[in-house]
Amino acid sequence: MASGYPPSMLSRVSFVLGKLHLRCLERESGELGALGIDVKQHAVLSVLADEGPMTQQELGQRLGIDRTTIVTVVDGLDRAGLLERRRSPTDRRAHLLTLTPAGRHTQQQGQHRVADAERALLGTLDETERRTLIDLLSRALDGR
Amino acid sequence: MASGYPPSMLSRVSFVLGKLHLRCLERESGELGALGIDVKQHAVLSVLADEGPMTQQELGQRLGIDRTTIVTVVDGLDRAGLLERRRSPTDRRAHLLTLTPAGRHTQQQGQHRVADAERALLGTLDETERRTLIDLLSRALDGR
DNA sequence: TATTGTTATACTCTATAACTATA
DNA sequence: TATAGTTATAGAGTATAACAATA
Repeated sequence: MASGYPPSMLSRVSFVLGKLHLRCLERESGELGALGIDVKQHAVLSVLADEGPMTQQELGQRLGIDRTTIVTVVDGLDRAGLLERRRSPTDRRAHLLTLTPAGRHTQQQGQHRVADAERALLGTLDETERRTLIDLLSRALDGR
Repeated sequence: MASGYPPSMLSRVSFVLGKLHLRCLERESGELGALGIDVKQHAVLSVLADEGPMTQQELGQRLGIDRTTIVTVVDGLDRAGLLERRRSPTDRRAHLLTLTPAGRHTQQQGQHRVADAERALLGTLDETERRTLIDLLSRALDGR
């Protein structure tokens, strides 16, 4: 099970974060690919499921993604019928992204698959350690 | 200090790993940039400092980087006089990468700066939590 | 004038294929 | 035949600049 990485690299935060992130993406991509979406698209579905309809601009700010990048992600979800771009009644420039029933369903299926992927990724840790890790990571990112 | 990321995203391993990794790279790049090297180059210097001379092939395997990617990284270090490409006495195809005194010095300076960057990155955690986080991350990656 | 969504474009990072010199 | 290093190239991923519609 040993990875073969140099011991000194394993205490390097950027190195470990990068490698683990890569492995995580591979697993989640595999799981979500079976549903016809990628990791970023599932993140979009999840934010809309949690917070309701919002504009592409708002969505990009939430996820820390440029609005030009959002376009392509949303294009795919739109074509797949998982969300709709509705004109905002208060601002005709903006699209109010709204989940379809299919989008809500796919989001939930994806949620389970992502959870499986994460559990497998962190398989060498027990349940308590996994919770601790996620807690520390999110606090490091968010400042509580 | 709150990041503004959606709460549901903060429990998503791939999301948190990715964002934190990005932030880490930005900080470390800033610190190491003052020494004229980037994050990957400092990783190369560190492996050579820890394990002694090795070929580009071996280095790539250690770091999980393709040998074609190694070329550019080593080119920069070579031009900066931080390492030398010596012909292997046993295999004239291979380059034995060997640190120069300047390379060893830069590696050590970089080590301190990287440590500073990591401490700042994880500033919302206390010392015990930082150690726990790094331990859990490295064990998740390496399988102990 | 400023902003939303969009497109075209460029830049970074990384890997694949093909070459050379050795083995 | 196979391997180490190299080069050229192509593919992701993401950002910047400019445009149309609207505010």
